[in-house]
Amino acid sequence: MELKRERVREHLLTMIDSRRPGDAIPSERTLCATLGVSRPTLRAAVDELVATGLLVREHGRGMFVAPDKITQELVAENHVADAPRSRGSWTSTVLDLRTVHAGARIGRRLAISPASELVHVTRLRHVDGAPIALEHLHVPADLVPGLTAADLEGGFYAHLRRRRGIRPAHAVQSIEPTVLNEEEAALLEVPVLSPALLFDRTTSDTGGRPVEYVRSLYRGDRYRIVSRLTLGEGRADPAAEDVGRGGAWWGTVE
Amino acid sequence: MELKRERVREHLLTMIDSRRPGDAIPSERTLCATLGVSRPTLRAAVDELVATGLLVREHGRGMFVAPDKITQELVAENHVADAPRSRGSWTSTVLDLRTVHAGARIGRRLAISPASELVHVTRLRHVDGAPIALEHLHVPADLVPGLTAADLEGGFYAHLRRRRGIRPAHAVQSIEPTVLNEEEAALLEVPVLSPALLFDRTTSDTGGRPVEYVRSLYRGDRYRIVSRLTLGEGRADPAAEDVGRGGAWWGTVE
DNA sequence: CAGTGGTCTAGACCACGCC
DNA sequence: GCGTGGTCTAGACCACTGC
Repeated sequence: MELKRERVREHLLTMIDSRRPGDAIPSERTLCATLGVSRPTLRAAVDELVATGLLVREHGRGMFVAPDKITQELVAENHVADAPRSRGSWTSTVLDLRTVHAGARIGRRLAISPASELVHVTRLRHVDGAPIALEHLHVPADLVPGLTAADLEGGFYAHLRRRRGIRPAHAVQSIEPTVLNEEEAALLEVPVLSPALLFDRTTSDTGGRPVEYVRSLYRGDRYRIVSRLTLGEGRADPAAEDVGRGGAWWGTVE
Repeated sequence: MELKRERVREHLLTMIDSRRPGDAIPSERTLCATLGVSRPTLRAAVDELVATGLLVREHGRGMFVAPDKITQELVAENHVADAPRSRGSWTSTVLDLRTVHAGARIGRRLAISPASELVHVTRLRHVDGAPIALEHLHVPADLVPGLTAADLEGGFYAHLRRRRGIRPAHAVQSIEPTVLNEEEAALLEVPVLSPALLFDRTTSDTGGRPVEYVRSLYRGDRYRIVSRLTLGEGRADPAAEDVGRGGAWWGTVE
């Protein structure tokens, strides 16, 4: 049997999709009547969407589709030196592998037509048997015809180099905090609304052609980024050295 | 008037403090009777503590103090090159500045006695007028006697160098996702349980002496870490180049 | 003033773990 | 069977917004 909260959430999500940021959505009491649920039930569903950043509530005014994020980006300026370390034995399980149409959002990321095909792989990553990350990998279908789950076992980059003659060269990645929805939380075996890190990465090959777009969710209770920073002295702008004001975030590791 | 949920949360927090990880706490119905609240109200308070990772629920068994975190640490191995960039005009407001005893946890971080004094500064940071981060700065009191809010205006590191003859040289920092409690959410002007990034940093001077311990919460809806990675080719272990398995996370920025 | 979200109650039924 | 958490209801009152 399906939970009422889920049904309400789906209804709200399609409602949000069909509107623009800032648009109002019906009042709580109206929605209760429309969907045939009590107010606490409706509010529980709305709570989740508010925490996820899709809806905003304004006391005495109403509920609205959240405005577009205005993000303060903090960029790391440093040279890559080597691969990072992590402990434990990593394994990964392919949950799904299918060819789909790119769509507008992902098409733009990969610089391909929204109508063109791409391979969408859903993977669950484990450390020492415990699920730690849920990964969505998107690759233009013409780059990897006939891709199978087995091809991913030795690492996708290795597969691209050895079997496809594609050399991933650089990537742009963003990291932001988020909370997990019902489905994600279930796969990662944590309670709903648990904190997580969202990694968003687009990788290009030596020719500058985008070869993959990856969205990964890492469990917040099992995952942490640790870095060791070296703070120089003779900077042009001493104020920039105050880490809290945008100082050196990344550095040499132990 | 105080919210019931807050009173319940405080009660639960002291209950958690007085127990050890894994210990059971009374059942929901028992707590309702003890605290004189209805079950949905109690559950709302518990939901918050579960999302924060302090309590775990087990269906049919009961509620327990959460076990200690087992964290998968991912370290960045690279050289610091320069300070990162961020846009907008940053300002900061000192909410509180007081001298307190270090206590066990922070004393250990700063390698000082739990009984010794330290200065605790609470700052709210803004970008273009909007609150974006809540920062708790802890400094051994004997390093900065007579510290005032004005001393922090040009940047704390600059103050240490110019007025105290202390040269911060390196730091160890961790970043993890979390959700904001009622108080933090109010200060940052976002809904409770909103996602945030928790920065935890200990900085030492050229002699290796810890000079500050900082805990900062950054709004997840306004803050994002962006980095550009360069993926080398001739690695010893090709599997390590698969970013998803622990590949190169940090790199040269545009 | 009417309509909105914010909070809270008392009680019901279900699903799961344990004895 | 019994106690646990998981879900849901119907309705109440308060606080805020806007006319």
